[in-house]
Amino acid sequence: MGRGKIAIERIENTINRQVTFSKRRGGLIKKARELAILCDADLALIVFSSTGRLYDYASSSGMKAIIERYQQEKEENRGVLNPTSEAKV
Amino acid sequence: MGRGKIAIERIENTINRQVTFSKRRGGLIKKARELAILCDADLALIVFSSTGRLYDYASSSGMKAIIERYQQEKEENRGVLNPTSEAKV
DNA sequence: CGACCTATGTATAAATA
DNA sequence: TTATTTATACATAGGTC
Repeated sequence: MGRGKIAIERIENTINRQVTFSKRRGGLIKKARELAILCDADLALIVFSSTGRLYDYASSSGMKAIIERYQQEKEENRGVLNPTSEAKV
Repeated sequence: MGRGKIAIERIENTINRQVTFSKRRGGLIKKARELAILCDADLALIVFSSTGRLYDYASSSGMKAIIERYQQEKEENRGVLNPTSEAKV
């Protein structure tokens, strides 16, 4: 997008990389929020920039609850090859 | 986008909501992956659909490591009002 | 460094298969 | 219900301030 097309590979220029990070981070969080609202999904996003700063977003139930739900889900599916039994719609 | 414009609010039609969820989930994960690669960011995304299915993405260091890093960061910042001391660039 | 400006590349809403 | 098509809305690369 934008004035030119770019390849999906690490941006070597530091300034450029940080500018792109700021722009895309905003876009990603916006999309995450939209998905949560439009589709009634429960989601969490954690982002650490290459300089170590943390940015995050979590839908209404909250980051802590989502992480716990994730861990619980992983725990339950341990050893399950086809976890599409009853949840698939 | 698409043929028509939509408001960012819960999509009431179930079929529509699930179709939109599938499309946007894919788009969001793609954007997350691009951000991680382009900007050398470390990120994790956890998504639970309204039907309870789990989808996730984590950059190279892995979900577990990112969640731990997140919790550690939150722990360190407990009580810190302006955590932009040395990390801010 | 963030805010704003556009030309252009992408994502995606609806329709269709 | 999932895949493809197509018209549009949106995201964003590169620039400017």
